[in-house]
Amino acid sequence: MHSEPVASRSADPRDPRDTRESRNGTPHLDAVSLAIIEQLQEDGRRPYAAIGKAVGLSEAAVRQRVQKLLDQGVMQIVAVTDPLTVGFRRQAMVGVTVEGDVESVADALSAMGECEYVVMTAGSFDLMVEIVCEDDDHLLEVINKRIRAVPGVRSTESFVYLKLKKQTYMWGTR
Amino acid sequence: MHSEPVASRSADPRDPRDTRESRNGTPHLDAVSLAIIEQLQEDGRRPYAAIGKAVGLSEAAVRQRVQKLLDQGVMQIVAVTDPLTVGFRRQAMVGVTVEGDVESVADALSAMGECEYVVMTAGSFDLMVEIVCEDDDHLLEVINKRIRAVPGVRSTESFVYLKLKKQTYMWGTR
DNA sequence: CCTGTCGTTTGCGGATTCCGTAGCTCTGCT
DNA sequence: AGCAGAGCTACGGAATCCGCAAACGACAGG
Repeated sequence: MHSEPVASRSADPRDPRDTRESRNGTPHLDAVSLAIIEQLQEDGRRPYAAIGKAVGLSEAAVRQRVQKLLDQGVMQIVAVTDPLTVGFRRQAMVGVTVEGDVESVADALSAMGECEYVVMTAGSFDLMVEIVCEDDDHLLEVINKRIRAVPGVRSTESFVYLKLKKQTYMWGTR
Repeated sequence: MHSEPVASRSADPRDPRDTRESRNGTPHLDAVSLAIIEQLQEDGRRPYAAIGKAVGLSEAAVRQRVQKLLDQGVMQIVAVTDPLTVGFRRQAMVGVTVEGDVESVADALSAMGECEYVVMTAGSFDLMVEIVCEDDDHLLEVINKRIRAVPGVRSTESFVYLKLKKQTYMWGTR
């Protein structure tokens, strides 16, 4: 029987007719996959069988879909922590204005471990960057020495975190 | 053959028996729990036995510590998604200036489902809020109708997301 | 020095879950 | 029709999860 090494599920950037993809290349999600994601947003370790019972699918089908969602990068199952309890006492959001190529600056900032979150924006800042540091000295060094040293960075404005009020991961759950 | 005395208790960088809690009430984490968290940040579904082998603990001990970390709220194991692929096409960071009590405004914003992230800051904004919406109309409604309607909100400035460059959850991993 | 307590770890056995595979259905294409 | 690919179900063996009893170390008091 057709014993070609099909290299099956790993490299599958765009399946031929996997429904329509939106034109930026993001795969389309049906209602069942969305329901699976919701289950895993409540508990990332929930057994496949329990998920299957909740969404009306067999255990193996859930397992295949979850694996595919992970491979495609649609979701990831991870532990998230409160930075304070893990020893990072200083956080800040930094708005950056850029002269020249914004994306290359964004790449440079993304390469820094302290930059937890990097996004290109429209408005009076070209980039917004979230910084997670151990203490004030660390924060000062990152902002004044490292970020401002990146070629193309024209100016920065910092917003030091005083209190984190809300932080959720429930995108599909509304 | 179990001949991997990896990280036994001899190499403790700090005081070994720290059951004390730091003054703000957050439980203190020793090196082993931190290592467990790192394992689960790489893969939230990694088996307890594999984690135990990596951190030098038995499967049951890892299971117990993970359960305790979850119960204490130090970490949670969840699926995180790319909002774009889940149908939320417009995101923005909104800086808010407040007159009067900042915290009550923060509470009001936190109650909105579209506000994914709310933090009190020092700087030219009193609050930074991340908004996740389905489309432009939705975003407009949230910012102009709902946020600005909150008593105490003096002004807002919006930074619409153009491209998300980096988003990690690797706080313990540095 | 001895003893009891408390928190943590270990070592098991049984129930549950994970994982690969084979067979089936449905759809799209030639 | 015939073929090929994707997705689902069923099922069995291996691995994992889970609860529990026992062991260990640190510590306070007698």
